[in-house]
Amino acid sequence: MVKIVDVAKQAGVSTASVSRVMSGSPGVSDETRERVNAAVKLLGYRPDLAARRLRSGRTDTLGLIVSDIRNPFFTEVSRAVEDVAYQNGMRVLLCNSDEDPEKEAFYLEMMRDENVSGVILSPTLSLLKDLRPMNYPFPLVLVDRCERDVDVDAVVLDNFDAGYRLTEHLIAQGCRRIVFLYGAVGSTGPQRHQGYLAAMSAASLAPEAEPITPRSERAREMAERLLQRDPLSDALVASSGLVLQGIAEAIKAAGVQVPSQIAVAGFDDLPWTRLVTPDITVIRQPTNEIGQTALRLLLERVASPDRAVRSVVLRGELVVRGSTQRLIPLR
Amino acid sequence: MVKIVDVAKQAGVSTASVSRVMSGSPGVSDETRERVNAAVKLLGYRPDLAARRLRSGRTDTLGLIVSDIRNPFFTEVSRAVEDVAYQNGMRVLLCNSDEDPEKEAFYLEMMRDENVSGVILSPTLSLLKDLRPMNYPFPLVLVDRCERDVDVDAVVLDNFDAGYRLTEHLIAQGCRRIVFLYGAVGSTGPQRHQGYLAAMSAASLAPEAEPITPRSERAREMAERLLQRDPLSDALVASSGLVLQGIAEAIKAAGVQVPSQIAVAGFDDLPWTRLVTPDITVIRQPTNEIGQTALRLLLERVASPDRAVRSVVLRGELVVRGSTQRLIPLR
DNA sequence: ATGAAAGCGCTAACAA
DNA sequence: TTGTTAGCGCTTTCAT
Repeated sequence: MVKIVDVAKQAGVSTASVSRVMSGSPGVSDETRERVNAAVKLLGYRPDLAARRLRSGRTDTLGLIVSDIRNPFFTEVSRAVEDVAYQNGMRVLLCNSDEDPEKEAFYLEMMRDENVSGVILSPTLSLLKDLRPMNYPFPLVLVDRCERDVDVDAVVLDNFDAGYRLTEHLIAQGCRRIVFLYGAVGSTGPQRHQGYLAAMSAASLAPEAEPITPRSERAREMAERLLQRDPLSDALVASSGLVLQGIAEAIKAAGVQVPSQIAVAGFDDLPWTRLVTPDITVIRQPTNEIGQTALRLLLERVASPDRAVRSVVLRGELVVRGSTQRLIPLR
Repeated sequence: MVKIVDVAKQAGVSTASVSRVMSGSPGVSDETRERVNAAVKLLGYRPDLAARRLRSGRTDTLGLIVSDIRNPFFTEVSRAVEDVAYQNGMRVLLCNSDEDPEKEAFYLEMMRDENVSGVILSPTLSLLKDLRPMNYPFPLVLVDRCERDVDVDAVVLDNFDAGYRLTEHLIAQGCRRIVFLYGAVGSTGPQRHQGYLAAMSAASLAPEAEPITPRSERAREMAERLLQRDPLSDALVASSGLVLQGIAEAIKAAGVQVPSQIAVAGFDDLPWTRLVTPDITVIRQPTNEIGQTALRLLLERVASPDRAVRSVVLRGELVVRGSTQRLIPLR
């Protein structure tokens, strides 16, 4: 293995100069730089990262902890994070907490051991409840989930607004009895629920919401029960892609017609929402922007640790499709 | 920061003993072990990974390079890999090559720099063509894509068999003019195509296959063209989930009835294949097993570098659904 | 602008 | 079984 002394010898300079060239530090003459670069190329030298990390205390590695990478929302976000990270010469350690506070704690501990430069985290509700950023030896950026009073960098969707506008749209389509199925674990479901409540209240309609464990199976069971009612509600609204999937399964199994018998809408513009018939109205989240912004916040925090806490709130996009087209609006 | 000498002092033993206890090495008396553990707990000692890695040459880190984590197949596989990896005290660096040989080369180089214990790789076809495992300073395990003559550990689907059985099923349903749309980039599409050809040949049917760039947009365009034919073919078969998605989009846009006017089948048991009407017949890949097996192969290779090369071939499962139910078989 | 040299915190070879 | 100690390869301070 070729090491820094070999390069120094070959170039006829000291190891210090080689180190300076390799890390792009200033204070090197052009001539020295060229000699070093030539030697590096000639010998095929690559710095030993472990040694560099031990000595410098920097790792250029960051952690990304999400509940489950199989959730399409997190798939997209993590892809965005990784792209930007590698472009900036950083590595990413990806972890799945499965909404389990113990796993989450384990991974956060691991991040400490790894001495990462920072962590992008989608916290469990349990952790979010009393998150103390100062308890961690690295900068933290929250994604997707955040409470107003937590003093930490974050990038989230305007969940209240999204829930409000989705509900408002259904009301404009003539729906009155709108049932909101929302994941009660996490902070996004309840926040979207609040938006729903506000929109219903603004239209003087009676809200009817069903909190569930945010898994498609539970959503399906709940939706099946709701679809047995007589008369049917006017609309079913899901607080997430997973819940929406459960609703879609139940509707297919029950053979209920959409939107003539019941309207359907939800969150997350997943490919399948365009493939089913009718296609489904959703709030699209700017997943790419969320991931990129989170990483940018983190890098900025690393650069200036004492900067004011910043939280970025992004707006969802209402994508109107067939599942909410009521041709004859009720009154 | 508390380090190993602090623990040694506190426990009244040498740093060597502490090191042995921390890494679970043998040759430590129970009493010493207990004293050390007590000191560790008391002081909250955590070994410095950078130092350990520099000194030991081990990183307990592995690389996972796939084309795109957003491809649901790779999402599942990588989740499986990560779970097993963390259970075994290893970290995972995930990279997306986007089927770009340059990116792939960049990440492989990065893996060398990171001194990873091994890499799980879904290679671009370009790399697969002349892959020399001995060119890499770490063990390599291929997933999803492999050619018979490459001398490297691998875990793949029996693609020929899967293509054969899917085609066979369609023939049994009375289909005669079966068009196979396959991704010509990579090795899986062509292998599945071979299975298709064999099944058609065995039934004395004329094959008709369309190689395309494996993106849903291209598949959609091709399918749209095929759906304008008069008379329509009997069936459209996709060589992957992405291609199948394009076909589904085209069919929806064209308003063609499935399966009465044309049958449809493909690969990858994605959630949406069950949500559309009719639900779609597919070959399900054992994604979990693929990921777990790949990691196991890698760990075994790390343990015994000179073991014989092993390639694990897993069988796909034919999941018959509505899109291939021809009630009145043709003759 | 350059070089000499002191470690970063740990592991493992060796000695006891 | 336990301890002593020499580095792993690099960065960075301090002199020059």
